[in-house]
Amino acid sequence: MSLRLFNTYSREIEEFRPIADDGRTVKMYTCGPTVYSYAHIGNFRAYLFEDLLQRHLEARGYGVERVMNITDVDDKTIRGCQAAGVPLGDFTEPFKQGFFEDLGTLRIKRAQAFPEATDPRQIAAMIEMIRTLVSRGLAYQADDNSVYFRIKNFPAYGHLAHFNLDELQSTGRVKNDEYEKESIGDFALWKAWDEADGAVHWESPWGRGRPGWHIECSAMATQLLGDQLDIHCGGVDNIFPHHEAEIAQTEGCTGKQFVRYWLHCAHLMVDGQKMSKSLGNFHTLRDVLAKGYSGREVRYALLRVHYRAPLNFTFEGMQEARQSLTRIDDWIERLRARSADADGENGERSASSTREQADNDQFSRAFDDDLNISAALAVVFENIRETNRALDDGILAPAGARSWLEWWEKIDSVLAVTSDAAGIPADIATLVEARAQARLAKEWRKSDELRDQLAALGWGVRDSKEGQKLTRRAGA
RNA sequence: GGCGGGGUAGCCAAGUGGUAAGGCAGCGGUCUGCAAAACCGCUAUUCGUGGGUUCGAUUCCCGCCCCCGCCUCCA
Repeated sequence: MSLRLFNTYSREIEEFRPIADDGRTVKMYTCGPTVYSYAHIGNFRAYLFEDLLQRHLEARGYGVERVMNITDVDDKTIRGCQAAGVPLGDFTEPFKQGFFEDLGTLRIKRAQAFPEATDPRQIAAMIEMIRTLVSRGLAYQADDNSVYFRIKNFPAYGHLAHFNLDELQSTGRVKNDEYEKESIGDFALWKAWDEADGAVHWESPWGRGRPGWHIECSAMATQLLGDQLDIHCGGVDNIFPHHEAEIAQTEGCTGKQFVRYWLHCAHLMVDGQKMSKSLGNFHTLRDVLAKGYSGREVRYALLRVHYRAPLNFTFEGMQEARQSLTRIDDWIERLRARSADADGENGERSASSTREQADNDQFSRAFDDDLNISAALAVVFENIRETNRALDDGILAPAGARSWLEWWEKIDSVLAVTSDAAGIPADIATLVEARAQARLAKEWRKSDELRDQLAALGWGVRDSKEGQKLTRRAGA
């Protein structure tokens, strides 16, 4: 079965076919962060969705070439650096670092390239594109010296968002004080310098200024991936105007279809509203970590809802994610223990161990269906229950356990949620040893107190025939 | 007003023209010194709402209601 994805452009589920001759290389561009502060987990929901997409494509044998831009110059970064009284680059640097740290925490695969808008080569590429657009009558310099895209000369403008440009209403979100523009819908390609920009400016054929927001993605994408991309992703709020503008700019220059599949993820909500910096209802990843949750728990919590459905963020949801992961952790632990058993190699035969291949297909097929994460997770949990049953019944051979662990490895190459918890800390081990002694002496009261103590420290302990088993219950 | 997304058990959430996956929480049982974990059983005669098509609709069609987003630099 083939991979099918919902294309915003057509508003339909389409079969995915990359443009490359080899049929295996996928060129993917993903809109990255504006580094004027730490990204919030709503931003990361988009990056996690893209990560899931990349990982599934790779699991399906595609080679993904991905680029993610870093917007390090815009109104907000300029305002921020001036408020801080430091050069633009000094202001954005910590947020760039923080962004990469957060990607690591959430186990998001790195793109091949993270081009920055202020990179001189990228600025040069943007200027070159603008020059081409001006020469073709698709852009003009207005009386305010800024250069604007002339949307009336690009009839396809509005097709991605399915907007009829005559019916647009201003929401007042952006000030419409640009009377110099020929048409209200024309957007800036190059913004002429003014005092508010301070030391932030570059030279161009139209005078000093800085690039508009949209042009950076067009320039970077074509510079690094070529004129035509397979996939371009972002949040739904990027559909208009950002991605619409990218199409106009890029196709205005190349004359070729810019992107084959446009994928957009729905918003992360808080209290029934979109999480956003301007509403002040956001959590950064750092905020959530500070409450004791781990990166993989956040990863799971943000992945477990389909990318095109709104996801309401709550700490109850975080708790649910933690519990679900604990179920997976315990299952893996049991499989590892069983796979290491020397006995039972012969004679025992598990029905479930032979279903590995089919189940793997079920999981992948769910993902093929426009990344149906819920159906995929259902496959995981159904298999967990079946394997646990076999373990309880003592009919899962060590070889069967190993084959299930191999199955999980494949699954986890996409989900990336396996615990990487290190060993047991010394202070915990001391308590466990003390409890073992108490239990030998049948001092149940003392044993129970130590169990409570361990629980308070985030370690679940349970007693089995082989002795105490420890599970980290929080974090990790 | 235009264009989209969503409304399925206490919560999260799949799904199909034939009578509702999975997770979390809860209850009962097996196991246990007691627990925990695991397993077994129970927990939506019902899928926002009113019509229509149909032998049969949560699923198809029409109308309506509610929530959320975008409508010119928000992922």
